[in-house]
Amino acid sequence: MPKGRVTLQDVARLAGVSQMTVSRALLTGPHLVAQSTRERTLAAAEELGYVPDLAASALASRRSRLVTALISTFSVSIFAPIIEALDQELALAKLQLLVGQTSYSTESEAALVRTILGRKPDALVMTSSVHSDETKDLIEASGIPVVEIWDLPDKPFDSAIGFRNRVVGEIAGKYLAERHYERPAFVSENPDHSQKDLMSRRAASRWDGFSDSYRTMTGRYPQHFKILTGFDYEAGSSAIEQIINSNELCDAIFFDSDILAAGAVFKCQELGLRLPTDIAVLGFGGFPISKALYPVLSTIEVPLAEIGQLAGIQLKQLLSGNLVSGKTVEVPLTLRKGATA
Amino acid sequence: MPKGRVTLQDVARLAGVSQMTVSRALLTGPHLVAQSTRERTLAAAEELGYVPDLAASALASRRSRLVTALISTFSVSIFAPIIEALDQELALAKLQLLVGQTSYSTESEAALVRTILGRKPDALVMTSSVHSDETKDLIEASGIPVVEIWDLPDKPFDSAIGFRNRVVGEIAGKYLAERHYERPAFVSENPDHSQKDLMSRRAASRWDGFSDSYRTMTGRYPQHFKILTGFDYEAGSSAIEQIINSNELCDAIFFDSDILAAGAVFKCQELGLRLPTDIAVLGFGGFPISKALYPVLSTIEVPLAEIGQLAGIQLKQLLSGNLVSGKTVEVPLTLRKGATA
DNA sequence: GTGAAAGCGCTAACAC
DNA sequence: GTGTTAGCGCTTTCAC
Repeated sequence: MPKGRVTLQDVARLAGVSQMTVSRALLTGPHLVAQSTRERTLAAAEELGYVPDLAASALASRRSRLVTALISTFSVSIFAPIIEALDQELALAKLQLLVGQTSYSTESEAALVRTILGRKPDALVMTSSVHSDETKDLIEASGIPVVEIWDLPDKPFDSAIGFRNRVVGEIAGKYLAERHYERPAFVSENPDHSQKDLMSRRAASRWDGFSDSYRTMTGRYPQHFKILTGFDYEAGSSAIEQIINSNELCDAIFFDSDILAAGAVFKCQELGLRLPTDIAVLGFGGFPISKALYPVLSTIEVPLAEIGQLAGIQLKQLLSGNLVSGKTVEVPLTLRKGATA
Repeated sequence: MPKGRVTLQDVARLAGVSQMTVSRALLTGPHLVAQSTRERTLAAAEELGYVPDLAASALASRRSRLVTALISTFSVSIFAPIIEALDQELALAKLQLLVGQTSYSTESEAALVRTILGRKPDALVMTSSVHSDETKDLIEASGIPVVEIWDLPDKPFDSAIGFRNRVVGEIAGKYLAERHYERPAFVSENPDHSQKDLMSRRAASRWDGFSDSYRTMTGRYPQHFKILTGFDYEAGSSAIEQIINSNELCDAIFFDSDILAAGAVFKCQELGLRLPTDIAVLGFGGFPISKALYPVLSTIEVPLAEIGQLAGIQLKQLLSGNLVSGKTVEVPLTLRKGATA
């Protein structure tokens, strides 16, 4: 029995074969080894409790079998279902997902990314809109395949999977026009103070789609355009307060996040406003709360798990060399009518 | 300019020093190198865009600077704030968090854990109640320090940070007794079908605390004890339906998750039940929705971020050898009165 | 304060 | 099918 960690060497000795045979039988290519040898090897590994050292494997093979997802924070509701689906998909190919949180990190984003690139991930998954130039340069220099998820960027690094911000607005504007709301407002989340420009570009695209489609159908412009600084329930509540206090006429609000919309619904209940007659609320995302809420939230549903799964599938193709690069996939958005708009 | 990846070797050549000096200046110990040498080295690294290979570092030093968190799924609301705080704390010590999802994995849990241990993490963070014996053996054999979070296990691997299930129930029972509810019920979440025994042990402890404290104060037993199979809003809603349909008298329900409680509140609104007069609802967790909801949810607040932070701090101590082992920390639970009970 | 040599545990490339 | 050799890019150890 070997002392500290059990290595290939130890297994090889016990099985009476060479290190290389053990490596093949257990790790790189079981089919390259004769049945009987494989069995003996497996038995030896089992007996010793052998756990392969993936760091050594990564170093020797230049393949880490690690895929990194760069997210702003674990607490943003969109990530859980996407990451979950992505991880499941990657697990099928024995790829391990490493999640890196950029926003609330004490290091600068670039430093974090540098650390993460130091693990030599085989690929990167990230959202488009939240990265500094230094970060982008680092990523580009690394040459690692990138898949961007959520809203589709104007110029993707490489592959991208998600929806167009303009379409988000269009669906909302069209729906509110069809339902004959006369003075609809658009209220947008803003998850990141430090990235005002990029966030407002995202919000601007959504607003463009919203106002264009509403105007096309009604001949009139929507009424409001507010950017919030938060993205939690509280921000949605305070939007309702602001709109009520402003005395501006407004009969419907499109929030570009179900969390904001839910906060708004709670505040309406508190104020005794009836939905949708006093005010209508339309959300975005199709998060679990949109279905659970009473009244059920009208929302634009994003296929979250599908985004994660497609990202995983695309990654695997990129890594196996079956796909060269640069594929952009647009997933469908569907309006799901509830009782709030 | 070197061709592919830039290595220590390349930086050393450019700076006119040995590999070893670069390693010290950049990675292991800047203070061991003369000021001027360090500056030259840093400049050379910068110029070449050097990114250290952490896999090689891990192999040579036997320290991966990787901490693995084993969670059941990203979608369980308790994890986001805990993981977020943990990651922040670890980042301070240049430790990278690797999150592994056990539940919905296509591999068996043990296989996943084996893969993860193959990355040779310096430490493990996990919840106590969801692991197979094979998993436990693997972890024990690895000799890696473990910190268990959330509810405190009867016999911890090593360190543990969280609260006692019995206390959860006691606080709830005491509160409902104080508020003079006469027929309180306890409804428990059950996140994991495959672990019925362990989950029911958790639920049983909570129930024991609940019924004991209620009985001590009132001389009567609580009325119901239901285990749900889910842990989402829908499960909370259906609990309300079941209780109403059963025609049993019940004037208050303690749900051991705010998500269940919120689902219950929504269902009450739908049915036109007034809270807390027709029925009172008490939650557990202190999740964001408990504050946002109208009416505001009465709940037992768990210091989530504190758990994550303490776990991080304890890990760092374990890794630096300042702490030998086996410390259990109990965090405070506080009842936060809202308008539902 | 700095460097040379050896090796961490694995795999690529080639032999047989 | 299996074994041999030569590294992967770092850090350890020990010498200077």
